[in-house]
Amino acid sequence: MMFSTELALQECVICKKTENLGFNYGVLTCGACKMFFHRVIFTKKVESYCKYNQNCTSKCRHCRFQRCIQNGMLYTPIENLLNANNQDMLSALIFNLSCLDSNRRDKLFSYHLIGDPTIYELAKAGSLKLEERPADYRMDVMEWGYISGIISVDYMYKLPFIKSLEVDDRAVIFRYCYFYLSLLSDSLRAFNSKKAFICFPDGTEVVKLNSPGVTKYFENKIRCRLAGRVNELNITNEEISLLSVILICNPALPNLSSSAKILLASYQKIYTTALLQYCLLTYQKTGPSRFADLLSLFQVVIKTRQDISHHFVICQLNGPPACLKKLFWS
Amino acid sequence: MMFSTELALQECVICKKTENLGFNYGVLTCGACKMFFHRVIFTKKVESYCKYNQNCTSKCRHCRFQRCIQNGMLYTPIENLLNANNQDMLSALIFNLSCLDSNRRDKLFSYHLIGDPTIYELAKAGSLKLEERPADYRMDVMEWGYISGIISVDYMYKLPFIKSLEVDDRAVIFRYCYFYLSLLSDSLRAFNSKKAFICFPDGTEVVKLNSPGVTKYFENKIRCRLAGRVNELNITNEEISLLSVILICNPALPNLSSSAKILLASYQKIYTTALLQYCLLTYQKTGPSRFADLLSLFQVVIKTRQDISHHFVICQLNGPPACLKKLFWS
DNA sequence: AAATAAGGTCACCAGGTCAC
DNA sequence: GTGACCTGGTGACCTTATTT
Repeated sequence: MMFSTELALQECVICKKTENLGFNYGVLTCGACKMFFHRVIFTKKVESYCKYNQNCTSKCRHCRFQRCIQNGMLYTPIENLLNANNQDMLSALIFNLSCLDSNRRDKLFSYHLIGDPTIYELAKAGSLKLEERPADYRMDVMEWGYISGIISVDYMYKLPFIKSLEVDDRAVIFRYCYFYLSLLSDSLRAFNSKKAFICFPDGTEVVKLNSPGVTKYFENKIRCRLAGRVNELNITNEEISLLSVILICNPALPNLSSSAKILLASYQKIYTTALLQYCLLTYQKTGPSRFADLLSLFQVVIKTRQDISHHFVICQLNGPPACLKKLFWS
Repeated sequence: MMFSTELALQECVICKKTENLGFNYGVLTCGACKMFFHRVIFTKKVESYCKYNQNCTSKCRHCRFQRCIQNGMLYTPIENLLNANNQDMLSALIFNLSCLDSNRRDKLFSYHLIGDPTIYELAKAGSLKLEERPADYRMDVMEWGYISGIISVDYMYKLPFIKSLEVDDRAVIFRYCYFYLSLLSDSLRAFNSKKAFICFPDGTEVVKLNSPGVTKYFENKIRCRLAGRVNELNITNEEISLLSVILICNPALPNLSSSAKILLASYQKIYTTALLQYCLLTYQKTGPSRFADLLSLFQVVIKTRQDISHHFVICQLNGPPACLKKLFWS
């Protein structure tokens, strides 16, 4: 929009070429990179690693596709996903989302964002410039919480419709979603590593255990409620991917502008339809109930967040005050 | 570019056939010659001389391959050269480049270009029409300098990506590189003939010795600095081949268009990776430092060119004015 | 009507195969 | 060894749908 008059001065964010530009899949790219992205998500033929090993040229398909994901290219199916003919659209969408997730997973291990930004500052920035964590970076509960929150924000920025919102609307969404998204991703990690409780990648607990003033039972509820439910459900990566996007597309959030509400509602429709269709295809007759079970996970996530906040407040009252990043209270 | 619309009217530059044409390895050829070239550079099975001696038929593999090289067919590896599986790509590339070098060596002995073209005219020409030197052709420093410069330009024209550039960009590259390329090739010749100084093939010095106004020490520095370093390093033909191409792929040259910069940067990456991989394979543990040593040769080459220019200016001031070909000042 | 971003088509080139 | 033929990825160019 703001670009359209200056298109000639811009370049493809994937390959830096300046000819044949346009907004394709939400990102300013050349026609060649548009076709490349389309082909990859519809045929899924892309190497899962970089053959070039750090010394990559523009010809490497893996890295070219990583740049597409990193820059937020996202396929949005427009036709009715419930139509059986459109199954390849559904799988293209799911593949695309699962790439976002693996991008997110990679970053959680080794990236961070310097500083202590407020939510509004994050929303105003337009995108995040994450950096690699130094090798000796000391991680604790607070740092893990901060970094997973930041990476959830980075994740939301990968959705073109989030970028197209006004700053105020984006701030509302970020504030509401960052914690839930982190929890969803924590729960998938717990399931994949066959753990009955959620924790950070290095094993750090999500709350400080044995804190004064809280019962063991309460701490265990925080650690296990969500992981237990996810394990019961035998959740898939694809389901968590779709649930994450659906969570973000919540037009019912307070203080959203009416245009944002309309936009989010339309995307919510697309992604809930996609999840339903995924359930119908994967679970056949039990698809509808599966769909309901998955959506009910939101309640568990919300409850877990409440408990973690609660736990933190109790710790603050009973122990030495901790320094809290602005992300958590701005 | 200009060919694509008239492909039907064209012919294979190797064998003159008109069917099954395409731009293969940067040159308009038929499919058969494409396969022939590919086979030769990947298996290196080609006679080093022409069995038919001047009376060659189209069946001679040696002469067919010479036509491929002469017309600028060049293999460009796109996969990862650092991958051990792709070692045959590296050796194909190196073999291809060494053929360019030997083509260049042959021409230096017996070819020339009539006239006194400017750099821009050379860049605009699209290719050079070299001719055999008459048997009684008198060679002196100036003539040798001119001819090696011209042959360096001819060498650059053998690289398809140079041909694909705009005239202005090509002129920038020619102006910057022709002298350095000649010096690199002079230094290899010095090493191969076990000389401690650089000189032209017939023994002519690269600068007029005992010129008034310059010290013996300065003249000796010009003659020996580069040759000395190359002898110290025990340089190989392959290394000079790769260094020559890397020198040409310099996206940092002033006044290049942005598209030329992008193009050159991508080729620079390919060829520096190839050189690094060559060093790692050939020198094992000392490969990385060898790589650094080789790249540092550029500094010696640059210094030598400066000194030669300097020397020439001093001679001009102190002696009778020499007639200078436009190549050197256009 | 004009502009935009989807998707479709097809000629193109690198490389592989195989009968000759 | 040769070259016709095939394959897979590519990108210029075209059509279509939608918005303004």
